[in-house]
Amino acid sequence: MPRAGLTTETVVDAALEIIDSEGLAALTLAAVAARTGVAAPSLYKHIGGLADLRLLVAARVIAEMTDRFTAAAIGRSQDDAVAALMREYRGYVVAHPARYAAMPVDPLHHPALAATGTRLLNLLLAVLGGYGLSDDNAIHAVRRLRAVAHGFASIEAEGGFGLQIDLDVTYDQVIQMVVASLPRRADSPDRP
Amino acid sequence: MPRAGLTTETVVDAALEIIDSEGLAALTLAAVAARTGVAAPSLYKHIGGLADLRLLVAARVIAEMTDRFTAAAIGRSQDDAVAALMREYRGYVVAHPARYAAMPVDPLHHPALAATGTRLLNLLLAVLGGYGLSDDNAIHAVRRLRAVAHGFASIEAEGGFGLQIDLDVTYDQVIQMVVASLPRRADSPDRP
DNA sequence: CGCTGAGGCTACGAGGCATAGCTTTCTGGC
DNA sequence: GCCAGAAAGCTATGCCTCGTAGCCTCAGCG
Repeated sequence: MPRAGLTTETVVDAALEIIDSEGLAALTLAAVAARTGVAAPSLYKHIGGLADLRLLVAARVIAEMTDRFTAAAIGRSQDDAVAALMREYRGYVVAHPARYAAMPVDPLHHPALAATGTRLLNLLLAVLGGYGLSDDNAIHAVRRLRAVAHGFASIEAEGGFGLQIDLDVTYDQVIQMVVASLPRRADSPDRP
Repeated sequence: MPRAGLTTETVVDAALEIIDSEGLAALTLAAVAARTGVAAPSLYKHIGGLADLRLLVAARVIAEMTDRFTAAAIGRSQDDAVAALMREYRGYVVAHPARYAAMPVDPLHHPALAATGTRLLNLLLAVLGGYGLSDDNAIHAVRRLRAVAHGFASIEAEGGFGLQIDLDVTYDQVIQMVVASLPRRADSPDRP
């Protein structure tokens, strides 16, 4: 029996492939073992179990999202940055709906996800930093943004918007709704 | 062996009790059987299986929400009705977080949920009817409302808002955000 | 008083996670 | 170049889940 040469990383890779192609519910140790060409108990040499694997997957997803959002927001500020971030958020979820479903909504509660979750939170705070909000108001603004983006994206990812009316239009309105809830800066040069 | 006297309704009742007290993941046939004082296979006399039970639970939850929302919105119109509906939405989710999680986001796709799901959709459309929106714009407005209410509520229900800053304040802002995205009526008597 | 069917039951099989303990393979030091 | 030990596989096993098959018993009705 030659070694399969697994690592924790390759196991998580396989898990993501299964999630992408067959959905989150299809993520079982048996499926991962089959895909990696190994017997199921062998996976325990690389992961702590199914619950641990789910956390590892979630961490990857959060990191991936943070990276994409950072790239989208970089070089932009205020409304422009918020809109770009929200579009990228939806873009990720549309591209990888099942991965998004694998991300818990409370990453900061899991020690294994706290670090990467904090990175994402800090990104949101940085994007909203351009509005000069107080600490509390920045938190309220992050919450509004999260609620809207997560709500729309999760409903869309699970096929919850049934009717055949353009979702892009709705999402533009949703972005406008969030932007309008943020303060206008009196001294902003391009907003006379 | 005296009969336990189960019906489909009492089985669903037991399922809801389990969901409320132990969470959605604890809903197993074994748990329902234990609670109803019966062997697990006996449940198949009343339900079609676990998947069927989940649909029955979802139908109950949707109906319950629709009833509560109807009661909250009745006698109100426009911004007042929208705000009341959204508060009641959050109220339900805070009161029964695990039940809310049992509701699929795409009820219209399941034949067993289509009827009751349509009732809920029609309620939302009726509440927004007071704004005189075109058909398409009414759909966009329902989507905005759903995205915001579902997003906030689901994050809150799963403990996703970590920081100890008043959530009521955030939710008031969120309601204002939605209300502001709806058209103002020039002829509205109380909005000079 | 007996028949019938609904509503219970036990027994069992498939598939899931997880642990125990054995065997093989690779690697690093001599 | 070889050997020891750790790392990475394996099989076997146990328990829990859903679901099906087939039997039994009680209740109600003619």
